[in-house]
Amino acid sequence: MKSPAPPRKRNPGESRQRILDAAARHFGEAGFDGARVDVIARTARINKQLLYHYFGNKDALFTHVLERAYQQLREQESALNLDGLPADEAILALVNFTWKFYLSHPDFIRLLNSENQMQARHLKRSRRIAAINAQHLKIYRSLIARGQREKTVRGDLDPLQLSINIASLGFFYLMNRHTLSTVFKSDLNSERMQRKRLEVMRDVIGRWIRADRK
Amino acid sequence: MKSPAPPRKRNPGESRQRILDAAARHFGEAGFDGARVDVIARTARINKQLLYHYFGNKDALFTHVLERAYQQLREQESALNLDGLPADEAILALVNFTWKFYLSHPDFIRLLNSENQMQARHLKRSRRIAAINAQHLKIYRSLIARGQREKTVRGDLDPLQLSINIASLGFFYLMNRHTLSTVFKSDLNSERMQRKRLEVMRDVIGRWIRADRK
DNA sequence: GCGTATACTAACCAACCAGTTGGTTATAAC
DNA sequence: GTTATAACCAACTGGTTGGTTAGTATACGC
Repeated sequence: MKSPAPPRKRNPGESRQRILDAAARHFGEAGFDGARVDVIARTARINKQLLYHYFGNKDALFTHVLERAYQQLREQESALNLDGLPADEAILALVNFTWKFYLSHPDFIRLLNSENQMQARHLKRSRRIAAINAQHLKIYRSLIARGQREKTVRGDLDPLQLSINIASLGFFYLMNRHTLSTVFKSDLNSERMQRKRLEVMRDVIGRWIRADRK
Repeated sequence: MKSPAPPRKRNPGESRQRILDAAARHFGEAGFDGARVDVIARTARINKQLLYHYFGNKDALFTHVLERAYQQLREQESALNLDGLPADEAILALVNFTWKFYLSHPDFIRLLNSENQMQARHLKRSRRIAAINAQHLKIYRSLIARGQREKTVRGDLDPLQLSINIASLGFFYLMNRHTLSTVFKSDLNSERMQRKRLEVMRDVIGRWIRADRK
């Protein structure tokens, strides 16, 4: 005979946090449509209704998870101190940072992937997402400008395209490593291949941004 | 009062084809988990059981759709006649081809995306997928070798990394255009931005593969 | 013109799943 | 202590969904 669960100590902050953590993991693993609200509630060790109490519905929960993931990325990016580096090296440091962030937050790329499959229908309704990402392009823009003053970065770089290039070279590799490894019969996930990938990315970006020699 | 549907003329080839077409569209739109077998059957204007008759289950149908999509890509790629071009230009022609293929087959990238969210569980069981992709790296490898003989391509290029770079710069941009457009408040889908993206990709790859001047 | 493989269909089913109902109990403010 | 608020829960619901059952119709070989 199972005795009823003892009444739990109340801790609203922690319960909310546990729901968001469990949701990030499960949404990341299964995608929005594949994820089950019951699984999230069970993993978070709270009742399903508490989840609905805090977040309203599955879509709103997903939106929260996405916003929090972006926030973590942009906060860490903004905390980088790149002022001590020459601008061209600082841009390569952003390549490293982006790669490391993807590697250490596997849910992030999977969450974004699911959101894009749904044509960003959650982000489009988010009122916080613009503010969260406000600093990102400014960082890139000012590094490009400084690099031009320092004569190490070419004059016609578009910060948006630079940001997309850096993101895409790492994001695609990690997100698609399962199909790529299968199709080309090589384990892209190995330590060795991951190190090699970072070198290739630095090389590609480095050659692209460098000022042409006279 | 609805009269019963008149018995349909038999046409096994066409029915199969209609199921695959409808499945490619719907799986592409909704992803594997978001897609509904009933919707595919209705769109293909056949009975659901006919779909099960031909393909067994939802997973097997998805596998067929994926294999067919890869096959289309690789067949068109192999049909490209690049022998008339200098090797460095031929590689840039592959950049153009890949981009154009993604643009004209929007389901392809979405299908692959869904498959990667599921960690390639369908492709991993496919017995046809290796054969379908067999020529791809050979094309890249031989172009690199020829470029080295022609002294226009650097000596240390890895065909796998080159292929991944070309794929990622276009794939990521198109697959993530919804979140990117939202986050950075600019319409990446516009004709102008698409043209610009292709130019950037050609520039990035071009500078990366070029032999260093003495 | 008969037998059989296969193209094709309608109706059904059990499991699943997002969200709800209808509460109880801890906490804090007064 | 009384009361308001919010944390927390078990059990339920109704629509959905992948897959099945039990068959009829057609084409084709012989």
